[in-house]
Amino acid sequence: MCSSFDPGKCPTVSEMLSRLGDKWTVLIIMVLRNGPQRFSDIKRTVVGVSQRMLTLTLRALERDGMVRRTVYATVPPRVEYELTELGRSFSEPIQAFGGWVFENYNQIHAARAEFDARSEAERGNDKLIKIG
Amino acid sequence: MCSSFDPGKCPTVSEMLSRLGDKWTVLIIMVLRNGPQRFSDIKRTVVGVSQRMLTLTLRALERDGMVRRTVYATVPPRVEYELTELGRSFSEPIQAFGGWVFENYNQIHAARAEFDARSEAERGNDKLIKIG
DNA sequence: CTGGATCCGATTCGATACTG
DNA sequence: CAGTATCGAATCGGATCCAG
Repeated sequence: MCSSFDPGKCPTVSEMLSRLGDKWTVLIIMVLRNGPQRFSDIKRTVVGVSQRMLTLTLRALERDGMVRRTVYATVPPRVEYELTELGRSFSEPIQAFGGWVFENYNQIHAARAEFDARSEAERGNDKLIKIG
Repeated sequence: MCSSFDPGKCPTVSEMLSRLGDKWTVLIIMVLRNGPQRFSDIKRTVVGVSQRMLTLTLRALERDGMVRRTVYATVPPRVEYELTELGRSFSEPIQAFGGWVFENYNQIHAARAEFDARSEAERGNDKLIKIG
């Protein structure tokens, strides 16, 4: 058990944070919010994901209890993935975070533009100094 | 501008998510919540961070408008970092996420234990089948 | 003290080929 | 259809050295 939710004190928190950071986890969770999906459906919906990464990501989510995997003994095989209750709950703070970024989109990009302009200017000054 | 906060439709959202995923950003933000800090203070507090990564992470946060960097023209130089209003606001959904993990810590670890036991059992069965 | 530059090992991930 | 196995390219990050 961890003493607090400080990522520095709770490895699990930082693990889950880096989960969020990988390219596919969040996308897949969002897709699964629409209900159970087959492997190939997810692959089709999450544009650009490779078979390998889809498998690995789903496995990790399954291991953490976020996703339930159901195999139907048909031929060809049919495997369905769906969010567990835990997984659905997990998706809430993620949505909240996405919402925050969306709301503050303009401020972030304004800050970047200003920072980049400033850097550009400094490089320009350096040039002048060196030339002069 | 993005059409929604779906990471698939808004590159900025996925950028910020992968920020969370890197090893240091969240730790540094949490440290800065305690007020302005000097470079070496942060380095001392965030155990294990290299000079390089601290610099890079702070630069990225500064560029996004989360952190303000103030240089005092003393010798030796003194540089202070502090959260901006945007940065402080940014830390809220992060805290919320950390809180969620903390609250659901037990469920996550229970799921992992079960998953690992199951995998272990399957490997065991495979062995028996192969041997038998 | 702050932080830029470089080198290099480790990890990540996509592409490809193969299996039940 | 739903994976597993393997390989190579790219990226990441720590260690080290240097500078204002």
